[in-house]
Amino acid sequence: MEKEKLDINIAKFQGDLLKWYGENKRDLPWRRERDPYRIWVSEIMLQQTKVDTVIPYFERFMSLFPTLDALADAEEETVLKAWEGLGYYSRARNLHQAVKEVKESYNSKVPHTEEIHKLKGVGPYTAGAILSIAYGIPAPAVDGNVMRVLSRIFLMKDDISKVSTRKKFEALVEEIISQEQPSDFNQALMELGALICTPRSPSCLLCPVQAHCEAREEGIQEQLPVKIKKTAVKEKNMKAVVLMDKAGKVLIEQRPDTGLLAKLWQFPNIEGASKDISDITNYMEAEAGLKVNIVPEVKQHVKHVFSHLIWKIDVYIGTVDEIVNENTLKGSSMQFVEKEDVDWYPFPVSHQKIMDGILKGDIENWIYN
DNA sequence: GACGCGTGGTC
DNA sequence: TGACCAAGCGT
Repeated sequence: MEKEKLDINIAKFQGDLLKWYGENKRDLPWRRERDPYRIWVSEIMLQQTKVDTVIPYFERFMSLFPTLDALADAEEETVLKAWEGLGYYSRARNLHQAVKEVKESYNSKVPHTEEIHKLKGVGPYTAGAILSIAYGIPAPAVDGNVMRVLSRIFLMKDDISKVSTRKKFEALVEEIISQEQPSDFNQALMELGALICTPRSPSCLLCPVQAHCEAREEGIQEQLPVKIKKTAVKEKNMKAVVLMDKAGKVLIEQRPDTGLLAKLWQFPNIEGASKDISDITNYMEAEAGLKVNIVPEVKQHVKHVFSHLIWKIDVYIGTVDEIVNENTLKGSSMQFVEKEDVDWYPFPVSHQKIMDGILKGDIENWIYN
């Protein structure tokens, strides 16, 4: 987009926006210093996640891993545990991998060149955010906020779920970004989107750049941005079982390395809707070499809604009566842990619900009476 | 380009 | 109360 075609006064727009930001920006933990590592962690956590949700996780994460080297040297399981409940767990695994890469290949200094794009989990937005916020480089950082704000100001009606649209906005930001204060400019656009130019019922009367806004002029700000809605989510019926051996240990299972909730832990479970539990019994013997006795009664029903999927889990309890095949158990992803130690493993929220419902109840009594 | 990938808050 | 949304990225 050519500067001459822009219908706004760039200098005035920048000035109005930056003045408002200077007076209204929130005091956030990652805004208190310029450590690129801290900026990086905050940006990963903030992906698709609200500020209020991130703050406690960020504080805890920084006390656990205060420096890039500290995170690089940590065990992946520890990192996942610190991420527990935050969702999109590949963010944690990719961040950890990328931080190790920076320690090994970049002398523990977060790159401030094109190299930054090579880091796992650092896409176009995050790269631009780190470059501008941590290093003061005038790079665009186009997220959902920025697209919403700019689609309204410039009356841009392209579907923002398309990559091509994001690229148009990046080109636009290249034109209007403050060369002197790129960090504040990018953050100001996002802050405006979060506080004033909200998805629904934007506070246009309080907006510092309403005079520049074409959508406001036409009264269609609530119709923007244009975003194609996704298809309906699918439901999956699951059966999970909390199994205890004679010593009172609980059986838990680690999920595969890839895919949904990768590497997190859970109670053994299979897909299926029937109330007949023989399939779980058979599964436990085939998969883990265990002879189990399951109480044929649903002890808890858990419904968990993901962004793209719904789990409806019938939860059972039972005992492990015999280890039929020790090698099968060792070769499986399952293991027995002390009841009190289950908390040390990273669990998705869906199975935390099972923990709260079953494991912290009077499970021994339920099983043995 | 389309889809998989979490969770909690809002109206 | 269900649908929508949030500082996106990898495949």
